Amino acid sequence: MSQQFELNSNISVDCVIFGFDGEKLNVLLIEEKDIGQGMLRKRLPGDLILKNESLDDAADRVLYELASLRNVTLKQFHTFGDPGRVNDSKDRKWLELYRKNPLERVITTAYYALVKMDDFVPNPASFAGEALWWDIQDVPELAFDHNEIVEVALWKLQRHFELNKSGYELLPQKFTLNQLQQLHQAITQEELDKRNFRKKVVRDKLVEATDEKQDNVLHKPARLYRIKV
Amino acid sequence: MSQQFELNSNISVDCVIFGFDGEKLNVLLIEEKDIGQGMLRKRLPGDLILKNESLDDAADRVLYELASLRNVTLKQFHTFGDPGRVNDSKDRKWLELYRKNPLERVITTAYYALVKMDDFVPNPASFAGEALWWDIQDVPELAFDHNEIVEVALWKLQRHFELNKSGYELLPQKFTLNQLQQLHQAITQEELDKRNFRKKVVRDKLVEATDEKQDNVLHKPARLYRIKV
DNA sequence: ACAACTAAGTGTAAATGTTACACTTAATAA
DNA sequence: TTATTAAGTGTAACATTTACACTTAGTTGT
Repeated sequence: MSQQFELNSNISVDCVIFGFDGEKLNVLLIEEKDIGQGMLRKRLPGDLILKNESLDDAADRVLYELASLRNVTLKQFHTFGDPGRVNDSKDRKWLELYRKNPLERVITTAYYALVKMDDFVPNPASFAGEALWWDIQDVPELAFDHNEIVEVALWKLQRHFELNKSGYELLPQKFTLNQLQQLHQAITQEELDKRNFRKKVVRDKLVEATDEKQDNVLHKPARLYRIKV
Repeated sequence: MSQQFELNSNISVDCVIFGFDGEKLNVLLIEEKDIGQGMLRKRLPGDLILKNESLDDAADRVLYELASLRNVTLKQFHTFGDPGRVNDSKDRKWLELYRKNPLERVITTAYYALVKMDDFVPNPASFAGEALWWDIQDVPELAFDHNEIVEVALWKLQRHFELNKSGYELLPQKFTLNQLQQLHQAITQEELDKRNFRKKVVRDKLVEATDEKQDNVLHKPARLYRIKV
């Protein structure tokens, strides 16, 4: 292995990818193939960085390698570095299989991103098992300290979320005002009044109406809107 | 050297400590002793972490060792990991003197904190040279990528600053409303109306009046206030 | 065709928060 | 006593936020 592609043995990146299905927030998890010993593990997409790679580049690369996702705007939000973070007994065997120095403390710099679930076709690299969306309210036990990483990511998202920017990354190109409101509520965890919400997005000129409507719904179809540039 | 106190050769922490002098924001810099070759360098307090130490603990330790500051609430805000960040020619000699592997890429997790300048008695550990307050508007060229780190820290401070919490860490125990307003303005970089500002802090019950006043001023003395618990 | 069902869509008034703005007061120094 | 300096104070216009209930446009089943 040339120096250029050598791994840095104690620094990794992990990605928390959020998607919205019209109703609830979801997070992208990797489910590893059974690597023997009954070790079906779920974890965040992430890996060790390369010797000559920046953290940001590593995050982009890893997300592409593990989930075939490209051109996603990743935001670094925290670095997890406790000496015990990869020492749990549940992780020991995996480390022995995949790491040169299974006992070495690894610090990880974590990123999050928002993506339209429509855009993501689960198509994981073969060695990694499957990439899947999970309801954020119902995340199973994950490898290492990945549950904590997801929690912190969600907390940051809630605090930094603003409708007029990031929010649209999570919606399809055309959406109903109700979907937009649901998204807002799924992230901030507050109930909003329908009329007041609509007044606000109109006043702030965040969206514009298209001339299309929903169809195949069993009630009055909602008008579709798009992001206003 | 026992394993416990061994250095981790490629991970460091750096601290950006903000203080307020009643008028302007300042940042704490270490000015190293001349280590030969005319190398008078200014930099942030920071160092490599120990093998068995969390990032948070390392930041606390380093700030105590280099600036004798203890019990400061440090907030992690970003990790800098570009492969080139310690490769500038201005830094090469220093690295050769102090680092086992001067060419190795070091990533650094950066923290910031707000402290009352009153509380800080410059009293640096002898080997490090002097610790000094510098006007944030007038920071000189620093070692490594420390200028960038200061900029990012300031940017984060501006965005996360809220009067009712963090702000008071920067003021003496008793202060005038004008000092409080100046602090707010120094951080956010916006001008505020005196009357509206005072109305707001009273309405929000952020402060309470003491029965003391300024003295030795050549005008009507201002009433002193304290933080309301 | 019409009745039942479902979610879409719409307006107004009260309360609260934000902004802009200028004169009087209490201290010190000469 | 006067000059100088920053402290301290109120009000009206405007913008934003909140609370709240009925009508409309489709689909489904009879």
